[in-house]
Amino acid sequence: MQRKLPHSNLYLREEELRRGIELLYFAYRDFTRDPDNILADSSFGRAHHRVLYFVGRNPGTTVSGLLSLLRITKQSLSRVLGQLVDEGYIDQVAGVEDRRQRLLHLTEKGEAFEKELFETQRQRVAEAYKKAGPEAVAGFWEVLLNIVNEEERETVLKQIEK
Amino acid sequence: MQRKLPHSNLYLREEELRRGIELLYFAYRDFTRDPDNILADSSFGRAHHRVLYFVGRNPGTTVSGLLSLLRITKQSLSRVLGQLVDEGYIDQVAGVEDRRQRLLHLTEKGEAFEKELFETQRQRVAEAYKKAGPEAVAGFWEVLLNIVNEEERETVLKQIEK
DNA sequence: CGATATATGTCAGTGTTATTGACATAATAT
DNA sequence: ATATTATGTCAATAACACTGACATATATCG
Repeated sequence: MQRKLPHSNLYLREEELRRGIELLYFAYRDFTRDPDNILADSSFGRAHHRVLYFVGRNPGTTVSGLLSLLRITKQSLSRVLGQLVDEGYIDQVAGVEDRRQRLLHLTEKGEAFEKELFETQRQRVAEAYKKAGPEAVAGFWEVLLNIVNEEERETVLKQIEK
Repeated sequence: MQRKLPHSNLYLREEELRRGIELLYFAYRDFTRDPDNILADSSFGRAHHRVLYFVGRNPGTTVSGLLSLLRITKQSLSRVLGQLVDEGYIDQVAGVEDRRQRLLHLTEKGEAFEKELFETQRQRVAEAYKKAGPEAVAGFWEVLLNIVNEEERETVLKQIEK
């Protein structure tokens, strides 16, 4: 008597789905560890890193721009951003067209710190890319993008193709 | 006069490294959103989900097994695990060979809840896999595994090949 | 047997990130 | 003039994780 296979599409069996879930957990955990270690010696945390990162990547972005990119609340961002501004890592400039806006830029100090934090992740990701090769990397991007919420996918695409 | 390209390995330029970093952030953010929404109606949070998940995947595991898999402290786990045991989602049985050990298992209630939480992520990941195709999925696994700390890679491999 | 190590549990304090809700101000748009 | 938008701020709360210290039961080693 023949046993039925769990699923015809082998890469869609529960086993393969759990593998993705677990790898995502472990990779993300280790991916954040390096910058977290550096941050531990500062007065900042992971949230500050994210703000530094995305302000660095989107110079001149506004508070609401950050809010919709990061999907956190204004009150959460406010504390973190306020500290970064107070300590001279981020500059706020009133917008020219709309003077209610605060256009955000990294200061030199902010750029230097972002660079230091980025360097640890750059090395880790570059190493992983190198080991896996360009085709694997393309698949990596493809799957990750499809894991992102459909409504967010356009925003994310705009961000990563900058 | 010819301009030198930023890097000969096109997939290793800063742009491509930042793409991976950003996709990892956005994908992880959305990947945790579905279970978080379900958990919001319970007295549990993301940490409880992780414990449910890994106990479900490793029935009979011990407290220290979980600790070294999740890389959190005993005190952190204690609160979360204690609540799950108190509310009847996880059973503890004294080990037969070593009676100091507490072997952990999901109860029926725990299994049902884990299943409900898993289902949301299963759908998201299955959808992403389907859209990207098997080769992309293989690349996705490969890169993620290489992002994991080298010292942890064996533990992770053991886990995902279960 | 006695000393040491291991597995687990617990208490107390702290820090970071995030949330909700309410309210305030300045500038822009209708 | 009024409404909306962009930003800021105050207060309270919750989840998660950490460190350090100490306790108990069991196992193992000499």
